[in-house]
Amino acid sequence: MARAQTDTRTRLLELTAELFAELGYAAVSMREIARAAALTPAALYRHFADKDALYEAVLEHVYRSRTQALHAVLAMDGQSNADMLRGFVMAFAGIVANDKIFSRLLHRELLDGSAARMQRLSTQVFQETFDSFATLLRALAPGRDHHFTANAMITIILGHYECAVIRRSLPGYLPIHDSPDFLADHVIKLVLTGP
Amino acid sequence: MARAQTDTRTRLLELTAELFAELGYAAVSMREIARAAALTPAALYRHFADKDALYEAVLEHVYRSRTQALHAVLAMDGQSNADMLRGFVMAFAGIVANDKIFSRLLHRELLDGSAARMQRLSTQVFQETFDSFATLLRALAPGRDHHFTANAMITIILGHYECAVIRRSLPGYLPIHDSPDFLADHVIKLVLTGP
DNA sequence: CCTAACTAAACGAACGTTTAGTTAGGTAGG
DNA sequence: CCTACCTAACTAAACGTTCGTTTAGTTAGG
Repeated sequence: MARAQTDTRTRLLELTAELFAELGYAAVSMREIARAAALTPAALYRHFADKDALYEAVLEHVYRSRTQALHAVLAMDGQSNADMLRGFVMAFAGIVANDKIFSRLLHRELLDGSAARMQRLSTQVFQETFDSFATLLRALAPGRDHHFTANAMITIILGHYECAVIRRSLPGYLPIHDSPDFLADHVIKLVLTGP
Repeated sequence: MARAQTDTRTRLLELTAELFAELGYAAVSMREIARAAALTPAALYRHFADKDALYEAVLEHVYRSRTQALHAVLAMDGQSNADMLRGFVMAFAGIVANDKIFSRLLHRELLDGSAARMQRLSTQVFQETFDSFATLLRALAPGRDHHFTANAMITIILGHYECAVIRRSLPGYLPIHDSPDFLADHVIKLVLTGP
């Protein structure tokens, strides 16, 4: 029965991640989570100490599972710096574009995360991404402020999809703008064109 | 006594904006709002039909009051396009950097706003800003996709302060990065350097 | 037969909201 | 000038609901 524990736990984490991402911590009740899992509210407390612990576990689970794709891209060797930058921007854009659970939880944490949770967000999600961008930019755009530029790339990608619903109603919008490929192309063009 | 009504109403709007911006809609109770206003919960219902109407009124109030500074910059004539762009980026960056109530409510709406509220966000907050950027970019950077580039400028500025707490813990950070002047300089440099 | 995983039921607290009554400032009639 | 009254702005108290959580008991696989 030890197997059922981890099964239920993982199932709860994924199912709860969706609820928290969609509605936010305060707007999701333990009863709602239990209903979604076809369980009794009390059963949740077999797997998590309280609502806070459940939320923390959800963040841990989502961060770990979602940044693996990025780390895989990072680990690729034997490419030119330009290719690595492009592959990396596309991977990050793809995750942000397609994984609403990840990106919404991330934006929620940026709004409401405690200092301790921001620290985890920083090290577990952004540290490696940021270092990669900065290192590549040092080689590819030597005249720029790497810290600022790497940040700008990340925030353009995050904001591009955060503001998607508004962007689509502004003049000049084309559906192609939503594609991670288009975004990657233009972000790189923006950052790499010399003075 | 008609005066007391609008006084209390405005006071409630500003005080409640702070609470909603800080904690989010679901995490703020009517009792908490009443306590902050030194009123009874029931008194709130003299001024607003229910919690939703209060939140809507807060958004309306904040959007109207905060975008006036931007519109003033937009109305300035007799400047070069480059000066206008710079003044405009700085004004937007200044608001986003200094007015946490505005920027946090904005990010919350981007996460949780209904279709109707997103429409208001689009027209009341972003439409004019976006048009100005796009128009200026058409003259200053003719080779670019204006829609994408204008959006990129807005999202860099929004994301720069949204991610500030993470940015400060990443290698290469300097306090100067937080200044709207620095941000404006680098955003313009990023966008205006030709191929 | 033990233990892990659950259910049924309930706890007190807090929630949004309503009802009934109170207060205070403006206004009209004498 | 005074008084009687009206209404807007409030308070005190309670409504029923939902919240997070706990307790006690049940079930089923090793």
